Amino acid sequence: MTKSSVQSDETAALILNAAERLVAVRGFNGFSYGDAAKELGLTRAALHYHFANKADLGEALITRYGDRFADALVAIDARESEAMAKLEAYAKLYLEVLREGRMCLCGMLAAENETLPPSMQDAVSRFFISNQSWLSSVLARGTELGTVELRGSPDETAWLVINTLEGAMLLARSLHEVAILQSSIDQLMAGLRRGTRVDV
Amino acid sequence: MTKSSVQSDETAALILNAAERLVAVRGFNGFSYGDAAKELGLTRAALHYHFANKADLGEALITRYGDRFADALVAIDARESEAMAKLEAYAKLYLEVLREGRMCLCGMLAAENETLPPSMQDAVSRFFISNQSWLSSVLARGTELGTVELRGSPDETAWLVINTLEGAMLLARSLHEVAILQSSIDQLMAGLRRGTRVDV
DNA sequence: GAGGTAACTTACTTACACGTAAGTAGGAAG
DNA sequence: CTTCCTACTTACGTGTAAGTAAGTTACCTC
Repeated sequence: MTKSSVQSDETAALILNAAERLVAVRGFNGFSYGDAAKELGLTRAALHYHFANKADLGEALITRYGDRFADALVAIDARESEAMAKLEAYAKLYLEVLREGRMCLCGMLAAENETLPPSMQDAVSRFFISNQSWLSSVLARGTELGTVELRGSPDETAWLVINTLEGAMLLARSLHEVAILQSSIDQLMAGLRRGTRVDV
Repeated sequence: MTKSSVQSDETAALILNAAERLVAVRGFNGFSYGDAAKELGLTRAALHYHFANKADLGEALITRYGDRFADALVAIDARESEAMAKLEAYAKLYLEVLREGRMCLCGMLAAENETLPPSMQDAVSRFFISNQSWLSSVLARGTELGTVELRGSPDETAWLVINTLEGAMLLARSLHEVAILQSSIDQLMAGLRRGTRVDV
């Protein structure tokens, strides 16, 4: 149980790696067990051994992705104390994913939402709500401290941030222009940073 | 040739209607000739008669969608003279699509970009570039006339507008919250409207 | 009324893709 | 030494999707 379960976890992790990349690039409906198996030099049946069906695999994918994202947010909180620095770091996560030629896994799944098994739909929702919640806190705190200036509530602005980043990623990727994301980040940040504007 | 070609065009239009809705809701990879045929009470072969293959159908879909969008922009130009009014009207187009439970056809296709036939990828690119070009003109003109105030160039801001609307649509749809799009539109417009802020 | 053509249907092929059942190698455990 | 478990593979079964070929019907034209 000790060593073999480690091996199992390792293979499972390799499967998740391949599947995550494939789904982020081609979408959940545009990827198959066969694609991932081929990449790993395994059979489709081996994938079914680790993830009984596509819905299970999809759920595991979102869970792991969400956990990694949550870890990244914790790391940002530990590293940066100022709200705008946190937001910049948050935006940088998106830039890094785009530079790998990928879409945000959950952004991709959001597009395919209607065709996903309910368990995956729920997991995608949870991912976005968790991100929005973190952003909202950062924005509220930044407002209190006067480094951030909002046009709506922290909740609404948090959604605006996610929407802008996801949309910019979507367009930047399909037009092969990383600058489309970069420039939207710059404008978004300029719109939030206190001192770059004064409300009348 | 006269009547029969009209009938043909009518059936072709019905096919495009059904396919457009299906693709906007389920994605290009999540829809099939069978789905559309079933809805229309036809056979799959009948669809192949009008659109030889899926790539042809997809291209026709984007072309018609792009033409309709272009017409809407012309109508906006005819109806509204002020830049902010044009932008509000532009945003309203997105709201209307979302209220039908659909994603923007090209936003959906942008997500699936990597799996699309090249002819469709090109058509999607053209759609966005055409939109961006119109927005950029509106923003430039609004800036000249002083009703709009930008944080970047008209070109960059035009991309920001599209990115925000597409992303907000994506998230609003997957979370079943139209307010997510509405609130992002409000904040986006407030950020562009002169008089709601003064740059320092 | 004969022939042609537009707009289909029927019936088929080919190709995947999901999922499963059954078997097997190799190591751990008693 | 044998028994059992993990981590696979091989081999199916079933469903579905794209695409095509050949036939059918109704209308239109000469």
